[in-house]
Amino acid sequence: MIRTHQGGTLRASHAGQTVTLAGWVARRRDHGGVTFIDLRDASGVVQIVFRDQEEAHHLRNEFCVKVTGTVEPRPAGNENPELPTGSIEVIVTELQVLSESAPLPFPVDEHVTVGEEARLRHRYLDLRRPAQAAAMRLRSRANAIAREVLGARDFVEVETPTLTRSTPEGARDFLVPVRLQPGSWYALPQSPQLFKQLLMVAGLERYYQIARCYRDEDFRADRQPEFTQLDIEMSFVEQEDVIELAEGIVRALWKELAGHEIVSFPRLSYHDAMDRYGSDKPDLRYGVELSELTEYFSGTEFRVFQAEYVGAVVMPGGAAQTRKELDGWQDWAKARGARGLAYVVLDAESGEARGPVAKNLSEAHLSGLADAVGAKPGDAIFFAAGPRHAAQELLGAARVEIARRTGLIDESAWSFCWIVDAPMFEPATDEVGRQIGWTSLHHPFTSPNADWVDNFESAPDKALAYAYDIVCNGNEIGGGSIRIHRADVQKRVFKLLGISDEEAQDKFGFLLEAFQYGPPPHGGIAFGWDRVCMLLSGTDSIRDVIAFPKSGGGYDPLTGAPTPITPQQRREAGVDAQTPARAKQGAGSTA
RNA sequence: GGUCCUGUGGAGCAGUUGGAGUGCUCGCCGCCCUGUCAAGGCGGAGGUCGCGGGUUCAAGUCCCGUCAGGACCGCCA
Repeated sequence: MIRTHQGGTLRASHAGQTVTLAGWVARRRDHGGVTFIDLRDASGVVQIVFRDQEEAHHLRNEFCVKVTGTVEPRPAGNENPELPTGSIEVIVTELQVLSESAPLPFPVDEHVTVGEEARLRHRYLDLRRPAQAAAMRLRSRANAIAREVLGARDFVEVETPTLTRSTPEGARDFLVPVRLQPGSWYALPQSPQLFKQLLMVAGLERYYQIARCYRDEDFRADRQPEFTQLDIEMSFVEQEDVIELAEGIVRALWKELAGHEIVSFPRLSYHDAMDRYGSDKPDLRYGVELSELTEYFSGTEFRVFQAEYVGAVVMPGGAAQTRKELDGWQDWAKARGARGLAYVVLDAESGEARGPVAKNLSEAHLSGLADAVGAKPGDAIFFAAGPRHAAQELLGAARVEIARRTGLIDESAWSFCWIVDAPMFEPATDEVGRQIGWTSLHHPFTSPNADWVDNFESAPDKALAYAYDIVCNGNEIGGGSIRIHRADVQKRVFKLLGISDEEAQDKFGFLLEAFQYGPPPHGGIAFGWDRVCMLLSGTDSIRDVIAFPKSGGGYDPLTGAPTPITPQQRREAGVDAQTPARAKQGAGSTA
């Protein structure tokens, strides 16, 4: 080792020792005759002191240096209680510049805000900043905690292929050309879903993997084209067993990394969550629940409210908004594809209902409205009417926006819940919104629950699944299901989904074939690991917990990827080869 | 695919009604400075106002197009 200590670990107890440190110049305070340098290494920062040493004047920020000196208590009155090392300093006797730094593209400084593009372009400098480095370290500990919990329960960590066959999930695949078979392509896995089920058939019984997944979809703040799941699958279990395990992992993570003991994981059915919060991932840190008014407004003359569903959400104090602010909500709703957001404000003094919608409603409907939705004078009431699901989603989005605008969110709070009893299917619609069939809400291997396993065809819109999502502060952090292990049930599900035998064989014949050989009942869960780490680290973006994230459009500002390929690469990869007439089927089955 | 926002020295920003590349904080370079800790003082360098076109006597500013980044909708089981 070229150093004897890590600078950030030095304390008063080291006083008198001669130490050799190595690190980076974080900041310099040059007083002429005496120069202070904050020396940063992975352990933190320590002040080193030069006295009448010419070479100190040539040091610049982010030079990499090695120093030898004596640890001394700081002169009385000069301690810095802000720093763990603030009671001591190192008086330098020997300096070696290990490498110099060019002028920096941005300040490597906790206090400076830097644009994300510049940070990602020079991510290696960004990661020198303690807060960014801390996020990397936290993620590493989260991985370790997950492995510890799962290892203690006899789970087997298995790596599954990343060069594989296009899988039946909903997203677009990333494709990889195959030089040895021109015209044939691998797909990168959207998740290890099928492999982990095969591992259950294989009798491993308990599998997990911190798995990279790839989906070629458009970006969002919390989406990357490659992301990580903590992927888990178990045999001979029921929904309760998976939930119990998942809670154990989440409890351990939040206890050790957030210092938070989770009291309980309340459960909401999917339909309750939609009815009360207008979301399948409700943020329970605040109330502001939805009210259903379909019955209440039955018989109304107001055409807009003659709908399948009418609901409302209350904005506390919302009556104080200006006309401009209330109009702003219309734009907000239109940006979500709604026609608008009807509202009524209750006069702060009289409680009288006012607003454009009020004059369309009868005296009776107006007078009972406040009680029906739990509003008080001075509040605003927003309405949505139309197809149940869409209207509830709009109100749910309004609920989140209300909480944000009125400061109802306790940023220091943690709220967890399970969303259970998810529907098996949702209507599949064409471009103009006509229903053309059914599609899986989760995926086609999700098992109907005991009530529906024999008759889900009779009411596909009502059938419920053994599917569960875990939600933290309005973020879905994990989801899973009990899988279908009976061939007859699987066949019936495919039939309802309009997936022909031929298509099923073509897409995942290898899984169906495996299921001919005594598959065990099994189920599992996958955590969105980037999101979990984001929440634990208190950052706003999953990019903060990814070492080298991509920016919009899948561009990597650091490497410049993706790049064009040369004509030679193109020829070798076989990108332009004719597609073979028939793709080879896995596992010997034919399409 | 759609809507909106933002592009101004190395970084982060401001820039009024269209009137000189104007300003702020940080960084950078030089000098001064022996107790600072986001040190301080003095001086200095550094600009294709994203790019292209248009309107105008005059464009960072207005208009059109385009590129890049961001947010949201669609999409992502």
